[in-house]
Amino acid sequence: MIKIPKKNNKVASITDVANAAKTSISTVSRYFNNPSMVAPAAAHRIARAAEELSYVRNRAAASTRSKRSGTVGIVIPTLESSIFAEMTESFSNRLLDHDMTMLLTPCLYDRDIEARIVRSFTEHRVDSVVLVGGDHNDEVMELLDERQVPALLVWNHIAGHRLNSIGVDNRRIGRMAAQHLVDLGHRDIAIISGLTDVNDRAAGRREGASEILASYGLMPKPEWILQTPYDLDSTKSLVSNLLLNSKPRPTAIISGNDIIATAAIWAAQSHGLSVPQDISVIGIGDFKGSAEMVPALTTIRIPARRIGRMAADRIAELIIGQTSGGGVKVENQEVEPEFKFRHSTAPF
Amino acid sequence: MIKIPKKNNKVASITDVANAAKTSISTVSRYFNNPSMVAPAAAHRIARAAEELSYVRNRAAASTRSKRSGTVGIVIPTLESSIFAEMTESFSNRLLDHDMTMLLTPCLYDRDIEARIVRSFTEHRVDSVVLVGGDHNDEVMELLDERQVPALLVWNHIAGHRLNSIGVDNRRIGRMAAQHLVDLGHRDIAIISGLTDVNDRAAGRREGASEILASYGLMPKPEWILQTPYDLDSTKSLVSNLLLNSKPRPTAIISGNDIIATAAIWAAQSHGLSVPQDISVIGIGDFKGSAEMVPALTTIRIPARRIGRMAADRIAELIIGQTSGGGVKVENQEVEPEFKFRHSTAPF
DNA sequence: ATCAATTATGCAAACGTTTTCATAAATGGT
DNA sequence: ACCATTTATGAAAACGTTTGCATAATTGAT
Repeated sequence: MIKIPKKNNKVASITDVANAAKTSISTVSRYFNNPSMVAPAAAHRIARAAEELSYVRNRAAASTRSKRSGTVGIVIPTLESSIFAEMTESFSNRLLDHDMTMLLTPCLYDRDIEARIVRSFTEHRVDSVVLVGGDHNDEVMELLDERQVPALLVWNHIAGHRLNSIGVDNRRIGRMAAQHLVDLGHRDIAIISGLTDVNDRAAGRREGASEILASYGLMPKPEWILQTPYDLDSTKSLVSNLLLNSKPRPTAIISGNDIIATAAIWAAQSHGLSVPQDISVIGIGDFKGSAEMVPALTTIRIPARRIGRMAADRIAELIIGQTSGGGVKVENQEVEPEFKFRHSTAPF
Repeated sequence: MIKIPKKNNKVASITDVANAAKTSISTVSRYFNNPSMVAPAAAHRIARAAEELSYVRNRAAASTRSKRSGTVGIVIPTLESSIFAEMTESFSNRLLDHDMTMLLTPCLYDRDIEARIVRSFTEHRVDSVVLVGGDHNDEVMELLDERQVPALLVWNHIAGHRLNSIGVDNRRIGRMAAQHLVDLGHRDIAIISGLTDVNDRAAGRREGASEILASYGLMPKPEWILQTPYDLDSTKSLVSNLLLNSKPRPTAIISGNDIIATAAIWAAQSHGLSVPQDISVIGIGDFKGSAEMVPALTTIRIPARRIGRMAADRIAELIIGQTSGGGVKVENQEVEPEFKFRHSTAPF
């Protein structure tokens, strides 16, 4: 029918290509890794042979000798809430430009699962590991350390961490959100954060918000400082309860992220309250849809795509830096959040 | 016998472990891959040595001989719209149970990028490839074929495809959505689908909907059959236009997925229309948040998590089936969509 | 205690690359 | 036409595993 099957239903190896191109495997290897090193004539023969045999190089095998697998492992808390999806996507795209492939696994906000995943990544000899936030199992840190896997922390800016980090200052974001509401004249403000014990971002934001509120003597009573998983479902009912059971209702809510803010708005709406007339809600993140929803969400934008791109570029640096022997210095880069005043907050 | 203490600043290899455990590398290898084959005493020594040297096995190297990398590549259209996030997440989790790792790359609905990614996957010698939908470059198909990579198509059920598929029948879903609106008494119905030329799911759904509408003599005029990327932003303005410029407005909209439906609802709301009093909107997918939004979205649920789990299990089968020589037969599994009647649709 | 069967081990040959080193071929300056 | 470079090539030694095969050690049945 179609093609001449090579030898015995086995796929072509570099040796087959070398033979077909009447050259040595070294040259073929160089052709793929460093084309400029091979003479045009040979290059042409190799290209033809590779095409002919539909040769696909084996990066896994290559990595045994070269120590570079061309893969980067990233573990994120979850894919679901779309929080990290944007970042991950732009990270992956940018990685493609560096000819690397992403191993991605969600850890569901569980540090032990995260550790297991990182271990698995090291078994696959990823060239680098990307983690979200700054809180990780000791095991993870040891592993990365022992094996000298260049690692990068994203999402949080963590001054002074021994690992590179690229991200925002969550306390600062919390302060910005609180300040906005205070400036609008609100005095009865509730804080609904993410789960602060498994999520240092959530913790930072809450602290920042509390700090500002406290400084104005507006610290919410304990019942108004709530935590919830980043989940529309449970947040919506949490906020419903808050709204129903508060004697005087809060006039504003600081939400740990846009998911929580969205759920809060829907909770309010489903009780006949309108936002922002009856209650103001501010989010954090500026996720997909936050600008389009009705009312459009006031929020502090975290430039997720930019973080993703920066991370990919930094990874590339770390990796070449490492192999070229020169230690790459640790850099903690803060990226600027951006305040987006839209329609879910209004003066009290 | 010279004792080689683990060469300096290099990570321990299987040989180091074997030496430390006073046994051979074969036994160490077996200990990790097939523990039952090694005697308790040896196993214990190996465990200790491995621990001592903080040995991490090298799966990349292993794959050169064993032909199994323990990785599965999946390419999805996008991570952003959360459409596939749920599926991917449950897929990844389930894969973990099978001791495999996921290589994930979004292709942004671009078939050429998809092809490039699949090629990269084959270079990394993934054990299997998962693709979304049934429309793919010839190059992709050839590659998978030549290299005999077991592949799986998800999201669509594609009867008679030569590759395994697990998913829903999109025409049927389209029919269900249309039927619902017709049953409610609507006669002026618009269809807003995804981009049918790059997305066979979108095409199938639209066809199904048209089919039903046509059978009732309710085929929308061309201006009411629209396409849009799965994007809140552009969909919202598309629907705004539709709503503003239609002499008599449609009383109902069939949306290609929940993103479009959500955008449609927001568009309506931002023009002071209320859903479902003024206009009914039905979605497809039942994504995160669809049940919580106000009004809760009537939609046809696609069981994404289940598809993800099934896919992972099927992959595991395909892989063991392949190595054990016995060909695994192609199976196309349809998963049942589920109609969710909520509050975004009402009788006309 | 013996032999047969089982179970556990080790040796050495793959696996498909990269890379070091030596050498052959081309180039350039005189 | 010559030597000195530079450039391109090939041989062979890694890389860290798995696995087929042979053998040693243990067990079980007499």
